[in-house]
Amino acid sequence: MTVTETETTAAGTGTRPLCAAPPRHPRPDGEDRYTISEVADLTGLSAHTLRWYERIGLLQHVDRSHTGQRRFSNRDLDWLELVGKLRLTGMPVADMVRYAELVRAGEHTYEQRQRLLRATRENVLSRIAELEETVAVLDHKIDYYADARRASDRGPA
Amino acid sequence: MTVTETETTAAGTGTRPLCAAPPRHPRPDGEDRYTISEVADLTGLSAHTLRWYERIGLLQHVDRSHTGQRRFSNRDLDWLELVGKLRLTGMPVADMVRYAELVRAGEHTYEQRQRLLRATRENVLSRIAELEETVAVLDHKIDYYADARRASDRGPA
DNA sequence: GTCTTGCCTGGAGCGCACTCCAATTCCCTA
DNA sequence: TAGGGAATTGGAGTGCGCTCCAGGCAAGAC
Repeated sequence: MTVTETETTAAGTGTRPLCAAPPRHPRPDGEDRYTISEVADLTGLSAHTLRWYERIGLLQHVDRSHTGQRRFSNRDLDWLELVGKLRLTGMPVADMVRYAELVRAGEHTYEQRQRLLRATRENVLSRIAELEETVAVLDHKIDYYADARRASDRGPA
Repeated sequence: MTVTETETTAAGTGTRPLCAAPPRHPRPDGEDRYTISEVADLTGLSAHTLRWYERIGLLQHVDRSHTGQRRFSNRDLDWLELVGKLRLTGMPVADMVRYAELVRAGEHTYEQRQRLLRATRENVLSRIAELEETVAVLDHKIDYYADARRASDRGPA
């Protein structure tokens, strides 16, 4: 299901000069100062949630304009993308905050970060396994209903 | 962690005569009157949660002893197993209640039930796809940290 | 008999992840 | 320079899925 992905990202998402990788971000580095509502649109998170993320430390202190309004960077966008992925693994926000703290703490936390990611990876794999089991159960039931309906279409015995 | 699962369920979870499928339930039909705490142990749900499930209609009215205590049946156990599976797909309890209502409503809801299950199946598949994407991202990061650590083990350039 | 254990009920409380509010300030366009 | 939409803040509120509590009944062990 994720099979087509590499191709899709590599090729033809639109009309773009050959060999130019699609830009990772809507604006190039150096001009990357997004308002909160832009980021809300880009990430699907609400502005409220973005502020809240910053308050709880899930988002590094976001840069501000001279009047105090948030200006998000491409790095913030990358981070939010990762957060988004982790979020849909069901990782609690508190754990993500812990990871964010490690990132902020500097390079000497590489080992801890790696361990955390490895553990998460294992969790995700077992969730996938559970979900696959669930699909099997669903298929089983769907088939059951299909049979039952076929039988009753021909009229009860 | 759950990696060995398929094998484990297929073979040798214990010492059982060849060719005898492991019993689907701890007690044979006809003797299936489990107390709430037995069911709690079997399902991993708390007694509170079981009572709550019944109250909100996620569990059909459970049979009672002459003194009013709940006595769960093998069917209840089966249903709870399905509920458990659906729960870890992230399906909201309210949706499961709706399905339960269809089941209670009788055979003429087969089609609706099937539709509901099919929709759920699709959801689960896309969740699996998302999780696989996430694993890819995690792998990517884990590799990154591995490289970085190897580099710094040899001392910074 | 009384003690302990397990179960019953309705209703309150909790933790998580947002989500919204009110009052105020800022930015942009005309 | 006026007006309207977008941003700021701290703090309160919401919805979900439990989770716990108080007060009480029933049955087996001593």
